[in-house]
Formats: sequence, structure tokens, C-alpha cells
Amino acid sequence: MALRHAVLAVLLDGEYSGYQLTKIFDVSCSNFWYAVPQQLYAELTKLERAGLITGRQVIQHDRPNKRLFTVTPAGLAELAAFAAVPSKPSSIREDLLVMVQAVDRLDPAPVIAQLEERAVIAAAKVELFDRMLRQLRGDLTEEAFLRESDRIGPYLTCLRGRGFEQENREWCERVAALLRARAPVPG
Amino acid sequence: MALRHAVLAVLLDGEYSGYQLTKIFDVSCSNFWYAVPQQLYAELTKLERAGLITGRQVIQHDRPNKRLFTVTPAGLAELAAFAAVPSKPSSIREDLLVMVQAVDRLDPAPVIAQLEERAVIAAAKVELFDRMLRQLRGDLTEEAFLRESDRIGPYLTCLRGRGFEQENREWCERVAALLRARAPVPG
DNA sequence: GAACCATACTCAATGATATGACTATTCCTG
DNA sequence: CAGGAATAGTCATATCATTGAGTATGGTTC
Repeated sequence: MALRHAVLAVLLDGEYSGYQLTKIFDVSCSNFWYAVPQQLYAELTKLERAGLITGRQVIQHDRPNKRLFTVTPAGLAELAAFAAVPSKPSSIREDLLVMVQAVDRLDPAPVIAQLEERAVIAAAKVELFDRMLRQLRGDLTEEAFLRESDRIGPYLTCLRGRGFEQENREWCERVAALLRARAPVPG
Repeated sequence: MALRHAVLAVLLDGEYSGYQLTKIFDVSCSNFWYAVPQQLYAELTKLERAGLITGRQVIQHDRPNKRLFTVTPAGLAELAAFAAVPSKPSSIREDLLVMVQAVDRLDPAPVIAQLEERAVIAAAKVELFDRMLRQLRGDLTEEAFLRESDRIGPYLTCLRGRGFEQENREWCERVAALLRARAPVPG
């Protein structure tokens, strides 16, 4: 029941179409939730039927028409209710960690390769988050922005995403180097 | 298809019953996967039918009988195949982050309360992981253990779990303090 | 000796998520 | 003008995960 609230939280920033949402859930929102387009469109339909968002048709001549959605007061109330009930912590759920858990009994080469590749991906995400953070705070310092802005939620979740990826990167690099040192692999 | 591999990876450490697995997935394994008992029992049944593990009945007189499972050569091959195909990175999926994303438009009090509670939980997990790490490496230093031991997989995943929770804790504390400073809440 | 907890495991139902294939339109490139 | 990318969205299905309730045994505690 939480994709619903993730969609509502993102729609607080303004009107978006389903297609735009898929883009947001691919990048900026990916620091706290991910969903494929089909899920998002389905969720938007449900949310509208429940009266938590409203859509309005926008006729476009240069490309297919679209529908833009906004959160209704009922939707905001739903979010408030969601925020009021204690949430359960979620843990990491990562295939790569399963492989590392078993690495002593397997050929380490493919695991090392994946760790190194993942470190690069994580580093790229850190940079992406850094760019997003800079853009969000404009020319204010982080401290000033967090004190004065009236829209810090996205910045804060972005900070968490950055921290996660940074930690991820460091761990991947360390483990890859370590496994490489233990069992030197050609190539 | 990854719970299957998580179970196989844990069973590499020795014979376990379904019940014991539920305990392991509650604590030590929770740094990279989580599952409820029903999932685990169902998965064990499937794995046995697929010939990837074998079970043997153990008659007990002081408590209900149990079945202990071990990974077969086919199971090890399945794990090797799993480790050979590139895995997709998974992102955070956390209700609490959804709330923070929306916090500018909500009453911050319950969100702050949850952040502070979560920081305490994360700190407790860090300590738990520290104890597990100490136990795994015995009286060796971390460096020596990682160089010499022939079973470092669980240690490495535990390190990742620790890093995640530490990062989580720092973020929760920082965000809670920040939100408190912005909108002083009584109580 | 009644209540409760730990061990050991199962069934059923629902909800969430992932995968793949599909329909349209328009713009840009070669 | 053919092909591909970007926009905008839909349908169907299969698997995964979560929730809740149950069964059964034996040990411990009040």
C-alpha cells in the first residue's frame, strides 16, 4: 500500500502526467522508491477512482494528449494519515549480497566483476545525486537552504539516497579488492 | 527468484531446519534478505522438489521432530549459475522516506517521532552487527581474519548491513534534529 | 494444573511486483 | 520517406510477498 503514498508525495510538487511520473520514478524518486510505468499508471487510475487525485486532460498538437494529476485535499489527508502510523523498517534486498554470502564456495571471478561494475554504477549515482542536490538548493549553502527553504523533503530524501550509494560504492570497492587479493584472477 | 538463492547461500554454512532458517533470516541474514517463515517453508519444499537441497528427518523426544536440509551439488551449481549472471541493483524502498519526501506539507511531529525512533532501532542494529562481526572473527583482527579465513562471505555481508544501518542512523538523527529546529514541536 | 512460551510446521487469501507484449502519435535523422 | 527515438498510455499474466489463522508437542512458570 505504499506505492500509492509515494505517488501522492511526488505529486505534491506539482501537476504531472503518468509519463512524467515514470521519468521521476526512474531518477529523482529512485532514492526511496522504484516502480515501472505499468505500476504507476495502474496506481494513478486507482488514486483517481478513490478521489485522492484529480486529472485534467491537456490537448497537445505536437504530441499525444496527456492527463495531468494533482493531489486533492482528501489525498493530502490520506498522506497525513499514512505519516501518522508507525512504519516498519525495511532491509536491504540485494542479489549481489546473496552472491557475496556464498562467495567462499563459488568461483570468485564473476562476483568480483559484478562488484567492480556495481561500484562504478554507485559512483555515477552519487554524482547524479550531487547534481540534483546542487540544483535543488540553488546558490544557497546546504545549511542555509535547509534552514530557510519551504520545500526540503526532496532534498532530504536525496541526501539519504546519496549516502546509500556512497556506502554501497565503498563496500563494493573494498570487497572487490579484498577478493582479488585473496585469489588473484587473470583477466 | 532470489529468495531461493538466499536460502541456498545460508544453507552452505551447514544443516538447518526450516525453523532454524526463520531465526537466521530474522537476524544474521537480515542484512541482505528478509523473509517470513511461511515463505521459507514454501521455498524449502520447492528447493527439495527441484533436487537443489536434501532433507533428512531427525527424531526428537523432547520436542517435535524436524527436518534438516543440506545443499546438493546441483544446488551449488545453481548458485554458481546465479552468481554468473549480472544482477540488477535494487534501491531503497522505505515508507519513512516517503513521509520525509512529503513532510513540508504535513504535520512534522509524527514524522520526527518516527525518525527518532528509527535512529534508536538503527543504533541497536549497528551494535548487533558489531557483536556478530566480533564473534565471526574470533580473536583475529579484522584484517587478519579477512586475509586468512576460508569463510568470509557472512562477514562481508554483515559489514554491508552495518554500514547501511550506520548511515541510516546518522541520516535519521540529522533530519530529526533539523525538522525539530525548523518547527519546534512541544513534547 | 492452567496459562504461556518455544519449537516445528501448514493452509488460504490477498495484495504487490515484475515481465512482456501492445497501440498510437509525432519528431528527427539519414 | 523509412527507421528510430521520445511521448503517452494499456493489457494480461505470472510470480512474489504479506497477512492472518491454525495445528501439534513439550517445557516452564505461577
